[in-house]
Amino acid sequence: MENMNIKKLAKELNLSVSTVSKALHDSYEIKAETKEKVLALAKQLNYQPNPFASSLRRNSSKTIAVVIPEIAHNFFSLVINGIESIAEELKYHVLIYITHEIPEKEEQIIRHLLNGRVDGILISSSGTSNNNAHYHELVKKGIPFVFFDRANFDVDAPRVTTDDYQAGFQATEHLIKSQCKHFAFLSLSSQMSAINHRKDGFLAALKQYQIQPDHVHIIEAGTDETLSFQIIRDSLQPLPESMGIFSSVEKLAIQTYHICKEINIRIPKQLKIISFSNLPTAALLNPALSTLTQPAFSIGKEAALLLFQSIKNKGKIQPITTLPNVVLKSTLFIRESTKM
Amino acid sequence: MENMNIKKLAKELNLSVSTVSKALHDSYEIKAETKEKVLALAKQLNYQPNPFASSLRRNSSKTIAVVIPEIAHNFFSLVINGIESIAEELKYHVLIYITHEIPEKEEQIIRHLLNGRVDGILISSSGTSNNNAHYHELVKKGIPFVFFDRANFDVDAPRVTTDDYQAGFQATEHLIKSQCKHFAFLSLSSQMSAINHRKDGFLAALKQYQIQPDHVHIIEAGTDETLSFQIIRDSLQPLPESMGIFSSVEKLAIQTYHICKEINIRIPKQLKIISFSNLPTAALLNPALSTLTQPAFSIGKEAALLLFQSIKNKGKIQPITTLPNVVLKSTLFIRESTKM
DNA sequence: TTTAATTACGAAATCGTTTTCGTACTCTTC
DNA sequence: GAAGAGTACGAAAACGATTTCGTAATTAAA
Repeated sequence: MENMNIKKLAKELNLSVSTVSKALHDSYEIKAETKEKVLALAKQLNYQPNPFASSLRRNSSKTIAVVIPEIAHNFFSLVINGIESIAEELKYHVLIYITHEIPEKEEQIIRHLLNGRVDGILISSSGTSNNNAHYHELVKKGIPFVFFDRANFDVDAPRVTTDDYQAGFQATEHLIKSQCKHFAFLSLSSQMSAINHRKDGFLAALKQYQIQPDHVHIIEAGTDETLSFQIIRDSLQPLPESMGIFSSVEKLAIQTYHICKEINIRIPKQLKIISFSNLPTAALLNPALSTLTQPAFSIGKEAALLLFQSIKNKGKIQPITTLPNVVLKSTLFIRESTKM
Repeated sequence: MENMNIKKLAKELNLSVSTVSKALHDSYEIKAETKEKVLALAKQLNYQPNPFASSLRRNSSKTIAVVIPEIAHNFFSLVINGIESIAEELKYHVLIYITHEIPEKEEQIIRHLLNGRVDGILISSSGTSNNNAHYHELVKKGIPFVFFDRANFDVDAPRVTTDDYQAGFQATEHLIKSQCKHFAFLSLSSQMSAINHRKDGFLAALKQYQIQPDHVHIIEAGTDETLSFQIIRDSLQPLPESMGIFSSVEKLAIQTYHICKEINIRIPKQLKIISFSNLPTAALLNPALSTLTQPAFSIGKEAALLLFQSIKNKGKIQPITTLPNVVLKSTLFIRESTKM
């Protein structure tokens, strides 16, 4: 009696396999009395349907994939929490794939997922704008997917993002009003949609307040830890007067803190800094870090909801409607790191 | 030509399905020339085997599950990184399940996984010691699993843990030598193995240094955020003289920081604190937090290695050997929060 | 030359479900 | 009481791969 299956159940009940299967699925064809018997024995013998047989036959896996650049990052783990909250409710399973910010890795993962292992995919892109063939393959195969935070805007897929432009503008305006004279934008890469929108907001604010162009710096630090450390440090030596830094991601702000500690730059006296961040310790840092905080949990939740909606609608005629494009708001927390 | 499958491939090649399958698996039965032809067409037509058919037939899923109490936690996300590094290499897929520290949730997840969806499970237990029937079901079903960090010591399964007792002793000794007079241990729950080992080390150090029992406090804060906040705050009012806190987990230390800020307790003057933590910002906090840092990535890696080993050995006669029980070392970082 | 072994492939069973057809049987209805 | 509708079930065909077993054709050994 090693493994229960529907055949053994049927034999035990003196019923056919098909009747048992229908009973387990509460089919109208089966009378209540029989259903009860089947359910009872199934529970007693601890029968659980083989998921692969089921997936094979029904051509659906009850599984989604989450493809993210990294996981040891407050933002992404909070997003996963949001995704999980929905998936758990709908009894879906969640596969995690990490690209480590390598576009080729992402492409490889996505291409693998074309085999039908998952019913849908949630993606925060690590890809560059000139590489989106794999997304189009997903479209061609009819596998639903939703972008979150880092979207590829050349691909027709639902998106859940934040008001990056406005937030970038707001953060920069705050730096300007805090009497900064020089301004730097810390970027991971010039290829990522969300980060570029933040940069656009940054530049727009500086333009509106007529900041001299030679007081504006764009620092592209990249995704390599040690390299970005050097790049940031070099760009802070010598330190421009009244420097205001807007960091597009938490990691670079933390690095900046470490660097300032190392080379004795005083925050906020010599350098003010504000960063996109979901750090639970932002208020406890020395000095407390001003942040733009994204509603990470909600992003995950909304993205998952969109995905499941599009999984459900699969096969049906798609009404020619505008693509879902949810934009959530980030919150500005002003703390000591940008104090005058 | 919507979906490629092995049957269409075979027809295209004028070969039988079995020959194609064997060719794709590089069987010795098939001659090199045929293999090349098959591989070439498979690549050209972008053939990918259906994972469910394959899993069903071979009774193996190339998938593992990771069951953790929470994910928005530096320790666990780093562990996942370690797990992923191995899984990726072995081309395994990783399912994530979050228990939210609810033992019943964990039990439900584990029982579900009895259906064969995964080849093995990595567990950081949220369970209480009196509830391990579901682990025994895994054993009975022959599904390999490995505990990491939070193990259940009543169950015969490989474990990857850290030297919690020694680290607890060391941290407490450090507090003692920093002239603390009162000592408190911040615990999540008295039911978790790793945390209890830390407590044992704490108590042993205090005993060895002959600290009066009424200067020793055990604060069980629980897993509920707002509740634990209150419990900690209440236990700090009034504040015992020269208080030294050893926090068993990062989250409670952060809460303590917030509380101290709120009710104006000065760290390290009035209260010293050291915590188990993988916070990347520990050194940047105000004041910098002394930590015991677990090798989280390595824990994930080692646990995954043990799991894959035990998946590979499945079916073979288990040599009656001692159960794998890897114990890794935590590192003590002394920072300002415990300064004299 | 006969026998045995080897090579290279194909037919068909199998994994455990789900689902499509049938089909006995009972119950209405006129 | 004959026709039609409804009820409750079973046989068998999928789903797409893997694997066992069988067998022609070739090669090697005796």
